[in-house]
Amino acid sequence: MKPPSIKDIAKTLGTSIGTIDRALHGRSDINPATRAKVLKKAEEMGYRPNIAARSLKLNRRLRIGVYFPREIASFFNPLRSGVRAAVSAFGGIQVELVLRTFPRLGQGDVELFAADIEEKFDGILVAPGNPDHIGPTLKEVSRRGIAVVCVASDAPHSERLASIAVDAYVSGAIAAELFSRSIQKDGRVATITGDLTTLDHAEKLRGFAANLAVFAPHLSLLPAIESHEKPNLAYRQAAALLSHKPYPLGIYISTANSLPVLRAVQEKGLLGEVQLITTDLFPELVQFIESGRILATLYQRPFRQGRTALELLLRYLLDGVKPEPRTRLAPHIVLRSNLSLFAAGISEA
Amino acid sequence: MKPPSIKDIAKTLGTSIGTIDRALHGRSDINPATRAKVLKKAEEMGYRPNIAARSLKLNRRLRIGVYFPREIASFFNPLRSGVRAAVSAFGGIQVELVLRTFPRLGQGDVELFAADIEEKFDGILVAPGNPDHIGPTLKEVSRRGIAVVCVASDAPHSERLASIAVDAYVSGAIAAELFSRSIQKDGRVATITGDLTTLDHAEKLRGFAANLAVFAPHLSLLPAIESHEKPNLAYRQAAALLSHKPYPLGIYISTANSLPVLRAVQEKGLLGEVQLITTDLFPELVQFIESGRILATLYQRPFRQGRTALELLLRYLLDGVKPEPRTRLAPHIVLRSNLSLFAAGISEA
DNA sequence: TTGAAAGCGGTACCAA
DNA sequence: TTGGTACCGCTTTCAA
Repeated sequence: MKPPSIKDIAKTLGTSIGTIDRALHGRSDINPATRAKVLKKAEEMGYRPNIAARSLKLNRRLRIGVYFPREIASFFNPLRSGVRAAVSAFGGIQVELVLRTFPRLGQGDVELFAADIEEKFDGILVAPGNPDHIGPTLKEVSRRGIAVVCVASDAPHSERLASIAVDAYVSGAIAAELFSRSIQKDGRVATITGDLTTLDHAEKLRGFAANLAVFAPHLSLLPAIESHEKPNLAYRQAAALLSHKPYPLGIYISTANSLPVLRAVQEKGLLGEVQLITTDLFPELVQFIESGRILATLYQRPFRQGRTALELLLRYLLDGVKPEPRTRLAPHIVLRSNLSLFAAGISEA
Repeated sequence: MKPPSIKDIAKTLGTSIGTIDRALHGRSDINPATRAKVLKKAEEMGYRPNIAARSLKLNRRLRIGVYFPREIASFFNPLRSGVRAAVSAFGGIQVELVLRTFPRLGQGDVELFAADIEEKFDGILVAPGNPDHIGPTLKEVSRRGIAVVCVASDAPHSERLASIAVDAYVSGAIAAELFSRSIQKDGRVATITGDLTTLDHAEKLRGFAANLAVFAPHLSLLPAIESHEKPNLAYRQAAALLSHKPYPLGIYISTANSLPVLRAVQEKGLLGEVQLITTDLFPELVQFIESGRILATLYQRPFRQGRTALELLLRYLLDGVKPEPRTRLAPHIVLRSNLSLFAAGISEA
């Protein structure tokens, strides 16, 4: 059976489709009695609007600005792929993505927004670094009526519509719980992060520290090391950390920028000695996990983050559905035993 | 700028839209020269077909049969929710879901298909039990031209279009790796499953056994126990398992039907003594994980399984995109530290 | 307050 | 082999 259209309702009521439309959309200039009658009949006939017809008629198109850093590519490239995937899965509407790239998280982002001040976007996705720096800009953008969605980290108090990220606090907590199970000896553990002004990084540290105290009272925590996402700096800091005994028993690297640290550990001959938990997944990491020299990596699912972020944004722009202010994804805990399920997907990114 | 339509192409070429349509779709009755000219111009103008217009005109509707068991409800209800979510996210097309329910996995399914033999479905989703029993039926359905997608388990050699499930082998492997980290003493571990004729259950056991041998040579594996998804049977078997020493040091429960086993462990006063790894997540399990009496649960993400399965099926039916024959999702490893991210979602199911 | 009709961008059919 | 046109269901405008 064919589902009923407004025409069918109009016919059975002996009225015109214009009236049906006015009733269904609560427009003005309609007799309340007619309105009620129409609504009742529509309900009765089980009327569902035809989305295809509506979007054909309205024929809206959306311009979305996407502001992500270039580095770290193994994370932000699949994030972009996820955004594109969401666009093509979204049938019926014309979405124009305008991709903007700045050097690294929290660096050059404000300037890029300043240059784009005249752009007429319907919404933007942004990976925010230091909320204190980019917050005012995002607030300004929001005030212009552009919907802002934060991805990968958050900028609260910036009037952004929503934020999508892995739950950073829980990520840190997982690292602590895994260490508590895998390190039996008393000793110290270290953490290397990107930048503590980035909310995501600060939260990971908070979760790690708090849960280490609970789950592993035998482990004490060294002061956090900030690599500022610079490979050379990360390498030197890690080398310094490992240059005098007692070595830390474990290192939690809470940014995807882990290779320089791994190199330092390797050069000191401590692979397998020091328990390592890393963040995210990229081809170079695979062999370390396969061979058991990395205990686990916390995969932040960049593809899904991008996809979810754009889905929320589009649903808001098209249907007016307000998203949850904070969507917190669960990181995947990637071990040796389940690595194969993730390793296949990461090259496509 | 407005994206070009076939009308625009027709205008610039001084031809009619009928010709454009013939060229773009490689239909017969068109001069190859005209065809080439049109394709070139379309490419040049950056033509993209308007999905909304197409689906309005074609106005197809699809009937999808959904064959899932009633038990275990904590798994199959969210699976159904995921299917429904995929339908409503799919704009533009009328999808009619016909939900069919049989008592439990592998029980009453064949009969239900037999009763529905005259149904005109475009595609079906099915949770297959024993492939030997349901396989021929699915083959018959496929031969009738109905696209069959298996969910939660698989029925190979049944000519089904695709299957979506958690990677069962890897699930077992994860359980083995977690035991290898958490059980230091030498001893025996047990596994309780549903039904080894169900491929998913057999694969979990295979992954568990194979990886236990590799990761934890100090642990030997007791013969697998099949509960056939019957709570009372599961309880009695678990009680018997725990009634004489030495107790197993760990039990891997590879079906969602874990509560009877937990009750048996509790009554023997062995909670906290015996390491437990369960499958899936439901409200009653939360307190056990929170308190550390369950080491981990392997969450099979039923909602996403349902959603993904229907998405693949619709994309095939509408756009002819052949899905991967096997989609293997990664189970989420739910520990105490990340439980909060999952516990929130499971009541909605 | 209501009715009538145009038109969004395709597809499909009939006529030329 | 090509052109012309009706129509899918909805929104919107203009007329009554």
